[in-house]
Amino acid sequence: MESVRRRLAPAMTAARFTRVTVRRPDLRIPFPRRFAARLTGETVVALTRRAKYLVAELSSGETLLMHLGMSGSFRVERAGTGGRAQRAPGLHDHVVFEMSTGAVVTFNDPRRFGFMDLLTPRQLAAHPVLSTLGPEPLSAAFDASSLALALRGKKTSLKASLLDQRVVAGLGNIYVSEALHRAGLSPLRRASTIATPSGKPRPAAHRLSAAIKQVLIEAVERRRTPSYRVHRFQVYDRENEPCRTRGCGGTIQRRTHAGRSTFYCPSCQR
DNA sequence: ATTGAGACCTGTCGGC
DNA sequence: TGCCGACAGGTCTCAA
Repeated sequence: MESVRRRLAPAMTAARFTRVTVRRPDLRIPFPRRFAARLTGETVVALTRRAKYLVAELSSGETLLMHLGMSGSFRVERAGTGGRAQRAPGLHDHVVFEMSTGAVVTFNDPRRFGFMDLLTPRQLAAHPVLSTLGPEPLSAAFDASSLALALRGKKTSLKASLLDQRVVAGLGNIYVSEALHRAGLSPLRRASTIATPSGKPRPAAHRLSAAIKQVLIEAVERRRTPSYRVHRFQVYDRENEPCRTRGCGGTIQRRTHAGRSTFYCPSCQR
């Protein structure tokens, strides 16, 4: 999402919505009343991100909230000039933003797990999801101590806890698998075991918080270069392939856990 | 309160 | 080639 934000920011920041088209209203949650009308004419003061949400602060004081779900994406194009016809909308193009910069931003989402919402300041402050999100993993607020406190007493697995957005915001299935592998921790391990009973961080908490930060920094960095397309993860989608940990020699396993695939090396992740 | 399973929806891929 | 099931990077709800 951070990479998406960086790509959209030049097209949308300080730009006005000159036209907003909702082509398909039934995304995961219904659009709010008069969505297009409320947005049209507004200027984007800032385009930020919180967890996996894209957040556009508007000049009206309202906030445009966007989520890509599993299959959502944005396309940025230049508006047709000199009377050239606008590109025909593609399959699953659900929302089109025409911006005063001449950029046309199109939201495409085959599975329609994504959504957009328009929040008043009051709604934003009381948002049931946003207001309960955990710390941003790359912020100073997230470290071994805060992670240990959050996982103290948790009976569920490390895997499940790290996917819980209230523990740490913005981690998904892939990066949880990758971070646990880097930290040498089993996804099946009880979450509470990285903390002492009083919630102090054990060494595993230090390794895990550091691994999460490293994995995310590298992921965003990789998106800046063309090489990301051929990148192979260390464990994700590598079932039955050799573990890449130096001197490990294990084989990556895949398990389904609460309907989600978990990849890990039983030999170097304990 | 916490936890896990199922649901939401469409596309793709591998096996037959 | 065509059909069918399994699976997909995320939440949300429901029931135990």
